[in-house]
Amino acid sequence: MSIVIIWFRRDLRLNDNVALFHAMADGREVLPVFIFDTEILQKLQSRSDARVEFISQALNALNERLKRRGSSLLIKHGSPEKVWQELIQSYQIGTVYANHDYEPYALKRDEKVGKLLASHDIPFHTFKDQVIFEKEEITKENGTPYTVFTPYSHKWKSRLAEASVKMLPEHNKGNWCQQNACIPSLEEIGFRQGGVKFPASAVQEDILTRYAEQRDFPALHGTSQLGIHLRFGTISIRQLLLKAAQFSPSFVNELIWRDFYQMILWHYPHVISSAFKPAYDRILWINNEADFERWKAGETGYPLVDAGMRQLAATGWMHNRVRMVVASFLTKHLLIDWRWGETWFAEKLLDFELASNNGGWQWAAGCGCDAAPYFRVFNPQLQQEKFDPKHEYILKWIPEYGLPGYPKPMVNHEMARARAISVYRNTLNRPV
DNA sequence: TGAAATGTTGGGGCG
DNA sequence: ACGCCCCAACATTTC
Repeated sequence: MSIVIIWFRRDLRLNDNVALFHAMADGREVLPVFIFDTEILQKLQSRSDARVEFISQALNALNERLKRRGSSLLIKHGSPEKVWQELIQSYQIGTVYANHDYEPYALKRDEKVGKLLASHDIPFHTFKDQVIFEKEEITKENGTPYTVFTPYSHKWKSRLAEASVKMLPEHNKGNWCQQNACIPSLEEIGFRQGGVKFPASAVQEDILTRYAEQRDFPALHGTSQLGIHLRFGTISIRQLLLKAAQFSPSFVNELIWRDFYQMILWHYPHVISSAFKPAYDRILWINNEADFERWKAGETGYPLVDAGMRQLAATGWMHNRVRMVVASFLTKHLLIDWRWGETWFAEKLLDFELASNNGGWQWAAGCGCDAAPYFRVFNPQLQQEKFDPKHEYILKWIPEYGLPGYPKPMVNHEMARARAISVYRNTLNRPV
């Protein structure tokens, strides 16, 4: 008698999980599998990467719930193709169920695994789960993709009205494989505990209710902090959308941005290594390494920039308003290539999401789709006065703020602004 | 999901 | 009552 496998990847939950729902509906015994992908883990800079720790915790939580059903997660460590070769040898696999994963690496991985499974006549069924609408569901009338957010969001909302998004019920015919597998510790897969505190996965209605008024003030707890849970699927996007639709139209907009950037990355994968607008690849960045180090360390002398960079280093998270300010500062004031900043965020952010991070950086640098115009330069001092007028956020992250030890601004704002505008303008006006 | 420069308007002081 | 200046407040344009 064959079994079916639910392959967990970035959907680490039992509730409202589309692939899992279909696996449970299959009728055969369901074996839950997770693979620690060595091809991804090898590339991580630190052996105490908090994201690996988060996954480890999420797997343990998942396993506790499975134990109550007499089952447990089967966790493998290796390259996915090799692991699947082993699984095919060890089990009589009827079908494999998984949710769509849209990043370029994941697409290649799933293509290879799909071919391997097909060569053993094992169907590989995959489903939409981590977005509300996939790339082909929101297009212009002629079928081409949107590259501007506002019309995209209008179409998205009209589709939503037709679609009636619902959460899936738990499948009561479920038939888990009864087993008691061991979960490897962090150390067993080559990592250490870092002791990071992760935000809760609960959707807080009071946060959503006040989101529009409070979201821009970094001293407040005004944002959801759910990015990491969306990244690893410890919360369902449908569950979050239903709450957002009920309590906060502006938060719904943020979820639309998420689908938008996923769609952009799919249609225009060149954005991973170059500007969405090719002309911006000709900008002659200054790329001063010492300046970059000061930005990373939070020692630019601009308090809001420094507070944000220190918050990122200390917690793996930065308030969204401040992300825009530090990104504008790096690209415009220091004229450092946006990809340097993107890479630093990718290394440090717990909620790092390739599509959103890339989209956000290209937006700030002015080179992306529907980007800020190049002459839109944030004034870090004014941003501070508007969004942290009482220096609450700044003092939290810069204890020496106002004292002699705090550095003077590393560049003069008026000079840097004029310089950025002129470098951009000269680049864009120069014939190719 | 800007900021700065420039333009316009209107009230008040004053001769 | 009137013209003139100043300047804040707001609006528009420009980068």
